[in-house]
Formats: sequence, C-alpha cells, structure tokens
Amino acid sequence: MCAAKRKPSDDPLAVPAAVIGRLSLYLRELSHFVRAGNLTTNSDELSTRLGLSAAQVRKDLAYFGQFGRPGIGYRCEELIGAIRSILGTDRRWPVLLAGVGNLGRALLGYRGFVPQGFEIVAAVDVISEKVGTEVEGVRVEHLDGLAEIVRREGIAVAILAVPAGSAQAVADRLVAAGVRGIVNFAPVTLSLPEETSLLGVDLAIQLEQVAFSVANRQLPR
Amino acid sequence: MCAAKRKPSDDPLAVPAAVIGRLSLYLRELSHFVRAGNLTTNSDELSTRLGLSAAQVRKDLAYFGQFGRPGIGYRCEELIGAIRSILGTDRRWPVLLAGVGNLGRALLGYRGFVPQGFEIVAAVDVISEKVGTEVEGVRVEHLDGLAEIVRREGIAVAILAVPAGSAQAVADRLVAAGVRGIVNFAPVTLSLPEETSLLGVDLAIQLEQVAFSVANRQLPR
DNA sequence: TAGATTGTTAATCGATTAACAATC
DNA sequence: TAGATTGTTAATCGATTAACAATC
Repeated sequence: MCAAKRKPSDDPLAVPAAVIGRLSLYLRELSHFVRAGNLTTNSDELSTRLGLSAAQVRKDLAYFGQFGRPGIGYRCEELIGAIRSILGTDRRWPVLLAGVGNLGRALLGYRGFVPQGFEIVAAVDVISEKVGTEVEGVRVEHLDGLAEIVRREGIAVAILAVPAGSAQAVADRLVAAGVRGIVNFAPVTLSLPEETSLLGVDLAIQLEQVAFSVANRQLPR
Repeated sequence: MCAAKRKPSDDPLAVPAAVIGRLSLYLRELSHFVRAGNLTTNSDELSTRLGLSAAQVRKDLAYFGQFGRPGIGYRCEELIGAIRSILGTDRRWPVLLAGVGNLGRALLGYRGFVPQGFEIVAAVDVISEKVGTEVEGVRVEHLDGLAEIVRREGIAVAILAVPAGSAQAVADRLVAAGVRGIVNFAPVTLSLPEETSLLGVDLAIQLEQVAFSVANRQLPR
C-alpha cells in the first residue's frame, strides 16, 4: 500500500550532495579559466584553486563519465558543457519569485542568474500596492494567481523571499501550484513533501558560521 | 622556520564544520519552540523537525558539554544560551558591508541580523554618488576609509557584496584593514590568508543545486 | 518506582585520499 | 619516446548511527 521509502543509500546511482555542490564550483572556475583565455585545465589546477585535492576533482567528475584525457587534462569548454548538462542548466529555467520585499527586489535585479540559465520571469506578493507594479522589468502579480502563472510560464523552481511568518503557508501554495523546487530565504525550517527539492539560505546563519570561525580561530603560533 | 601547517584533524578539539552548521539550525528551532511557549524539548523533537537523527543531535551537542537532563530533555532557554555562547553570538557583532548595490541595500534593510547579534554599522563603496549618502540609517563611506572604519567600529566580520570583478581586490583590502571573517556574495573563489574565515554564498549556485535536484528527482513510484 | 531521555561507546557507513596502470 | 595526467581501485579516514548504562 505504502511504497517503502528509499533512502539515498538504497540507490546505487545516488551521487552525494556534496559532489553536486562542488560541480557548481568547478563550473564557476572553468568559466573564469575560459574568460582568462585558457583552453585546457587539469585536476591539479582546478583543485588547488578551490582548496580541494586533485583526486577528489577526478572522482567527482568520474561519477558522471569520462571528460578528460590522460596526459592532457580537461578542455574547459567541453567540461563546462558536460557539467551544465549534468546540472540541467544547459537549458533555460524560468523562475518565480515569491515575495517582493527588500531581498526580493535585490534578487529581481541580480545579474548573475541569467548567465547560469535562470531567469526570474514572474513575481508574486500579497500587498495590493505592489501587485500590478513592475520591478526590474518583471510584473508583480497577486499570490492568488499562482497556479495560473506556474502553468503559463512553465515554472519548476521558485525563490521564496517572504517574511518568516508566512513562509510555510506560501511554500505550501507553491507546491500546490506545481512548483517542484524552492530556494528558501526565510529563516524557518519548512515542512514540504519529500518530492519537493528544498534548499534553505539563512543569511543570519551565514554570519553566525563566520563569527564562530573567527571567535574560535587559533592564532598562528 | 616555517611552522608545520596544522590540518583540522591534527587538532583533537576540532569540531566538524557540519556540526557548527547544525548548531545554527538547532538555535533557530529552539527560538521557534520558545516563541510557541515550549519550556523544554528533546533530541527527538529537534531532530524530527530538522530531518536528522536524534543521536546526531545529542552527539553534536556533546562536543561542547552536557546541556540536557536524562528523562527530561533540554530546557529551551538554557540551550539557546549555551549555543549562543558556543557560536559567539551571545555578544553583539558590528558588521561592515562592502558594496552598496542592489544586494547590499537589501542586506542593509534585512531585519533578521540584529536578533542574532549582528548589526551592520558601516558601509563602504567606491561610487562617489553613493558615498556620503545614508541607506537604512547607515552612512555610506568611501572604501579608502576602510582601515579607520574597522578600527573605529571594532569590526571583525564583513559582508562582501561588490561586483565579481572587484571582489578579490576589495577582499584583500578588508583583510589588510583587519577584518577577520568575510561572507562573500560575489560569485568568485577568493584567495585569502588561511587565518581569515571565509564563507561563500553564490546565489546562482543555490538555484543550480535545486535545479539539479528537480531534474534528477525520481518520480514517486 | 517506572518511564523517559540523556551522554557516550562501539559498530557501521560513506566519503576522501593515495596509488597506479592505462593512455594521450 | 618520455612526461603528464587521467580514471579507478583499494586503503584510510571521519562522520553517522545504534545501543545502552546512567540518571532525572
């Protein structure tokens, strides 16, 4: 009746989340290399730049195929294409923004999304003064129109930038409207169906992590 | 002549970075519990809420001491105080913002920092039209005044929200001015002295991670 | 007391690293 | 060819989990 829940470890094809995180970093470095005019790179250069081991870079990439040539290394453009294809960013992702506050507005104006394949094509809010306005070329619509917007724009991924108090309710509505992945900037833990991808970005927590590290860093001896 | 570099594993007191990350999540949940009127909680409740195991919660906390009572659990307020003390956020951290663009402005207006002990008390930029203005009650000063600002305000931690192209140069100046930890929002890998704490938050990468997860999620069978 | 839940140890699991044959 | 660097296997390391005596 109820299918057994598969843990990640049940799936022999499962790739550790940390590997996917590093894939994004490799992609970013490779773009810099290309901009610097480099045609090829290798696991040593890539790993040194990122503070990893060369073996780790090779192993990470090996989860997905053979992208390098012994004795030569990796062709930057080729590897960029491969990683984009793995991440799924070789195509364009229309993104919905929920919550046009301070942070939401900043995200609407952020230039870094489009080159990576993401474009915020719609924004929703509940404040009537905001609804109907246009911010950074994107029309702000009412939250109530969510399902129609998601269908109209073919949206799979949303950014949640609403106040903490309404984050869970809005997240539920996003899921109900068909959104399949959410980047959540509200400082709350969301409960969502397992099949919804969720990544939390808590700005205060980022500062906390650095503060701990500063406070506990041993001084060089 | 050159002191041997200590790897984290050399230090028997070293706590895994992942543990510190979860500490922030425990703190956030505990605040919610308190707001909901709960006096005590336990490793089961905390872990379920966060999708972890109860053993992990207990083990994480055990790195730092004994905060619970067998048969009872943890007193929320008490544990909050303990975690704040561990993270170093039981005191106020004055924060410097470098880069008053779209994102910088949003961060200046973000209400979530102060309750966690962080206050942006100064902002710097290089654009002369911005210098001298006041944003969200914070005066924007010129980057050239960095060292004096850091000294004057007693700043240890900075947020870097400048364009990618100038991030490394500005980061170098932050370090030279005495900043000891940086949260970097520019989509570049920074090279900084080992003793500087660094955390990168790349907004496009957050979306990439969710996109991968959405694209590769197995549909429920 | 009986029930609940901790802190901690030992066992398991998974991820990273080292090493090297294959090969450009 | 000699040198460089990959992909991959086996060894190591570290983190998570399970289990349970201690104890509120």
